[in-house]
Amino acid sequence: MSQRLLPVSDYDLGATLACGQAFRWKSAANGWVGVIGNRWVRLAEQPKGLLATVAEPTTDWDWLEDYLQTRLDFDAVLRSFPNDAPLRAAVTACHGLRLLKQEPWECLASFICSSTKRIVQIQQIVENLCECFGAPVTVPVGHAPAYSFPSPERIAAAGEAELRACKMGFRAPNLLRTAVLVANGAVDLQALRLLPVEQAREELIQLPGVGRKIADCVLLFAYGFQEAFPVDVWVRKALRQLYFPKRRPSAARLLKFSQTHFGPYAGYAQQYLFHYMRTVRPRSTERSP
DNA sequence: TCAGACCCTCACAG
DNA sequence: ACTGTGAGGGTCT
Repeated sequence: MSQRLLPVSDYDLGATLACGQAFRWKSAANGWVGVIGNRWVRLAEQPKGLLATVAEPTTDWDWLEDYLQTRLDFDAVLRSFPNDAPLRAAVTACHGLRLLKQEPWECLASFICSSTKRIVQIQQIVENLCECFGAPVTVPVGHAPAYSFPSPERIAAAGEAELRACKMGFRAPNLLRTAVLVANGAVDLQALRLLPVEQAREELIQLPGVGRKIADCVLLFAYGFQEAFPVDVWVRKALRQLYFPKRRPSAARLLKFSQTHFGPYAGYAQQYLFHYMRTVRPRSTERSP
């Protein structure tokens, strides 16, 4: 085992790991336990930062600081937000919520499984996938077995029925076909990093089961395109209720607004509005006429 | 723009 | 306890 304190402030670990951007973290007695790549990881909030524990000895922590984005100038993100009442309220209520930087394939595959699913159900599907097709990773003595997220090659080699057995329903053929395209090199997920955001989005939308919303999730949560702004049912509600309470803007109008109003870190703003809507104001989401 | 289909699970009524 | 019902971080036609 190895331990390391990653110095950081204003980092709400629970909100960040459980808000629906990543699906592999579980709350445990002394922190949060998950798998990043092929490493078992436990994270805990401490006064001076995040205490990380990994199963195998290591001196390299760059991969974890990259995943957690602990070196990000968080104040600069908050300062970049437009000074409007809804966003101020969301930031106050969800202070310390952060965005992770995940591995593209895992993020893409997870969000293909996300359509019209609740977060807990997505977590269940991803867990099933990892247990069925992932590789065992080293865990500390006494801990439950853990598995890596399965490679595109491994999923491409599975049958649709095997994937459906992971409870993903009609998403199975989409995940299977996308895994084939990634595994055989028809799509190069690493190369997307180098493209402008619009082109990277076009590439992702070509994949079966990937529309605008899921593409934007991957652009934001995996590739770090901070301007990507996924619009789902929750964010649509937030925008309509908080910014257009007396009008009925079209989807196109909302998309335009989301791209122009929130600035260079629009994706961060999106996550604050999403989390605010789901946690702080759940009752006010009831049937908007 | 606008349905409707698509799998399956869970929360919630009754 | 049971069954019925609706909807869930969408996508595709």
